[in-house]
Amino acid sequence: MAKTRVATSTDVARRAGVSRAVVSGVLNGAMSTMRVSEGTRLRVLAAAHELHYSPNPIARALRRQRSNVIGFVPRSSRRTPYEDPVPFLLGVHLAAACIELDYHVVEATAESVRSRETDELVRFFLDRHVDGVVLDSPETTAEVQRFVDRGLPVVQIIRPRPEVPTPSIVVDARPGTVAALEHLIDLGHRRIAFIGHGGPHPADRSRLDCFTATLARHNVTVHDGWVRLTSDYDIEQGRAAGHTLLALRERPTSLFVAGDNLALGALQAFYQAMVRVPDDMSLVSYDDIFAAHLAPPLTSVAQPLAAVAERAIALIVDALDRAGPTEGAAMDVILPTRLTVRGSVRPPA
Amino acid sequence: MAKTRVATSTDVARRAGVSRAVVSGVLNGAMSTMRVSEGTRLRVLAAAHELHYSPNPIARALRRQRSNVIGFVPRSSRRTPYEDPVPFLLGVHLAAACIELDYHVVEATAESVRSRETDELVRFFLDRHVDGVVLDSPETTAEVQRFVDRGLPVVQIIRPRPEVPTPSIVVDARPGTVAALEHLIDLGHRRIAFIGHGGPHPADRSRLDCFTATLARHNVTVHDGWVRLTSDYDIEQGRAAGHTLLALRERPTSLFVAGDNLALGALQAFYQAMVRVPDDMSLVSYDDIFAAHLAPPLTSVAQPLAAVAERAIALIVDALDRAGPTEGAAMDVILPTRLTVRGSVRPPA
DNA sequence: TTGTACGCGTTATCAT
DNA sequence: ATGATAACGCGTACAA
Repeated sequence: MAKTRVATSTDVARRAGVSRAVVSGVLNGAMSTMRVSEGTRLRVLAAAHELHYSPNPIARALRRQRSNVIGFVPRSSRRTPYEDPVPFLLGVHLAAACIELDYHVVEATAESVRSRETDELVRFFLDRHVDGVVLDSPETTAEVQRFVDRGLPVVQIIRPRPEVPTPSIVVDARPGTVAALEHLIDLGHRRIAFIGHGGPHPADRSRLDCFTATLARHNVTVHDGWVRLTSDYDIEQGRAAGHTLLALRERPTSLFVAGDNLALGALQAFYQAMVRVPDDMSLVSYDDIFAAHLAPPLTSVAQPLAAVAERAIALIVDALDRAGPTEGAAMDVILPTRLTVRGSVRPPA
Repeated sequence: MAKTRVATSTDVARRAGVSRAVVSGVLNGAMSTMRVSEGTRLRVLAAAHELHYSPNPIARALRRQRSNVIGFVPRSSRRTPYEDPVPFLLGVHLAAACIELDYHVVEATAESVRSRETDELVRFFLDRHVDGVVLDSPETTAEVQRFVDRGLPVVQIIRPRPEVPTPSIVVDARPGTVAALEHLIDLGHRRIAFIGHGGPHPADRSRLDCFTATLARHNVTVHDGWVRLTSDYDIEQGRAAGHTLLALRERPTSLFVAGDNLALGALQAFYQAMVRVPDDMSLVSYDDIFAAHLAPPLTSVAQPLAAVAERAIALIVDALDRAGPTEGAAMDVILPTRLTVRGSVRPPA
């Protein structure tokens, strides 16, 4: 079967009896400076419609020097939805946000880029002629700077490096976390434990701070050993922390876990120890990515990852359309978390 | 910050003191018919290296009439990794397989394409100038035919329509499923139930057939009501089936569930009913996508989705490189499932 | 409104 | 045997 040729602007021009320039002008409407009479405008539109004409995005990209591709550097290059759900979901939502605007995402994954060294990343994206980049929790300030120096619109998300003035989009853990803890307190819990990341970045730190502050505000004492800090959001450490909590002489009646992965680990520990959720232990997780897809479904604090992705893409596309890079305009967007109540919480026995 | 210009073939040519044509010839090596002396070859290579030159993929795509983009029509357009894990994961693996070959995937999702009507899909991909398409379990023969008629390389995966002669890649449920059932039987189970999709397509049907055949071969009787058929792979129906099984007078001691989603639903039903897995009920799932990420981690039959994706991409890229469409060469690839043993099975009480 | 140059890599043709 | 020249793919933008 011969490859079917699709219509080009030449075809449309011929059919409408005008030049290709007019076709371009008409189809780009207000974007173009070209003035066209109403009559020919309609003829061109009709011809384009009849031929199912759509401008070749590749030719357009070449001419406009705009690939309509946006680069994404996830925080982790492990590409599995279940090991590392947050960066993974961000990638998914970025792709969804892009496609609506006729953009694409190219992601720096372990398979695609040789190493995560800054030089390699910059090269990788430059070679692909990306129009801008989204950096998820960049590891170093230098990395961000290198992209900015290249003149690319850059948006940092989740854990920005504020030293480099780029727009950033972050999540405010507090609203959802406060709601979660007050939910527990309202139901009568006074023995509330915490499992979370012990790192210094505000994105991680604020979950713990919020826990401490909210309990203090309600005069709830946190016993020794009820705060378990991990070095990462992974299942193993969640499981270990869960076992540790069960082994305590003073056992809590409820638990806030600062990540779905950690919560899954804790849940596995409880299951193995025959500690039922919520009968023997109430449990609230943070992320709400797969919290609903566990047995039992977990009450969880949802991060607005889809909104983060949309805003990130919108910022870059705006910068592109204004032809002004994102630097300087260090606009910071802060999006709130929200509590979703499911069946993993009940009053203490 | 001014946008940094990346080197073009003109820059390399100037630096090496040759024409752009030679640059192209040298960099495409064996691909090109051009003969170049060793000396200039090295000069060009050196110049390209010094300038960090990489051919502009957009210009190349325009000239070669190859976008390096492959279209993907997932079986379901619900784009969430936890509601519809199989089509979702296929998309992820396709993207991974593509990026290694410097291809991209564009996926027909609910957000990207107006409707799933065949006309819309074809238009969508034609407008994006895809080089080929991967169809996951196409709904109609006509849909496949339309793509073939357009002269695009087409590969069908998972549930192909054999009426249209395209290469296809399918999964053989049997090896893993037989292993799973014999695993149960070896441990002493004789009361084995089944939850699965009741549809007529071999991909679904074979899981049930394999269940029936394997039990028969081992002289294990299947009681009335122990085979629960659903109309889809979703959590709700899994949960309902789980509850139904528990309500039976003759309760099974073990259960094979033909999809992770269904298994999750069943697990939730068991959890709610205080039926412990594996203590009171052994459970094996099919898919092994998030089976390990449950409490308890489930023994599961893994589908080789990554391999399916790789083969699909490889078939299309091969067809492209040979400039021969995929039609006619109705090669069928069959990839085996494999059992992964975890902690959800134990001998009957 | 139209003609024309341009963006950049590739390839067929031509010159040495 | 080597390498240069020119045309091409397709849409866009500016001068005419």
